[in-house]
Amino acid sequence: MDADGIHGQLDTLILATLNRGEAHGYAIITALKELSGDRLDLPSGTVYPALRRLERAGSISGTWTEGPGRRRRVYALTGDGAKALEKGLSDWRSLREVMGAVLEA
Amino acid sequence: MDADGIHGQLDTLILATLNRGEAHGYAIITALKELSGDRLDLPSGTVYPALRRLERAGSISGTWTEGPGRRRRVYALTGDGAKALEKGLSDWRSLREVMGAVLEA
DNA sequence: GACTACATGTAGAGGTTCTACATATCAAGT
DNA sequence: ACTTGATATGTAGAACCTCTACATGTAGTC
Repeated sequence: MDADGIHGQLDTLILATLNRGEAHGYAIITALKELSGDRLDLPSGTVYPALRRLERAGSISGTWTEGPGRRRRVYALTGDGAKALEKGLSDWRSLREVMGAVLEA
Repeated sequence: MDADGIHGQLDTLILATLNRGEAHGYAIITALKELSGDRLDLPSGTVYPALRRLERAGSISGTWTEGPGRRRRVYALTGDGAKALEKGLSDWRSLREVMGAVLEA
């Protein structure tokens, strides 16, 4: 599946990934790729702006790594982010139910 | 669920509704509302532009009713529309699989 | 006569995701 | 030393979807 099939579920996917532990952007991209069995390959131009948006919204908090090595911005789920994840999961379940009801009617 | 949870599935929902038989815009809105058990209540400002878009794309064909009574534009699924519906269903299944894989990992 | 349901539509705003580009570090091979 | 590929982050501009709010008019009912 190319990236343009996630339609509004990107935030939930990112929050769910961070719920398993903090991670930096590139790691989130590779994690989603692996977790999805190579079906999700999100472009950086999609993920990085989403991370900034989620941070601005208070759902995740980012910190730059210190010391040598590649600079990374590591993100962690906040309390508000956990709530946002719950809402995202709930919305996803609703969508699944509605789609099921209409498609299998 | 309010309308802003359908995220890119609107076309598939409309095409699936028309796959059960031709219908005009307002009827599609009420059909989706009933089929979903009142969970979907799409605003006209969302559905009518979507119908025009789908017609422009060749997925559905519309004709104005003749004679007295309220003017209605009745839409029917085209051959291309049936293909588009197939693709929409396939995309939806992919999304469900990817979401399942990531969320239940 | 007023109100509700039916019926279609436009305008403008807001948001998400895309493609393409830009930059830089590190490891491995040659 | 040089090149290549993987790692890592980010911006710019375009395209697209859905929303809210508004606008218009018909048909039926009380």
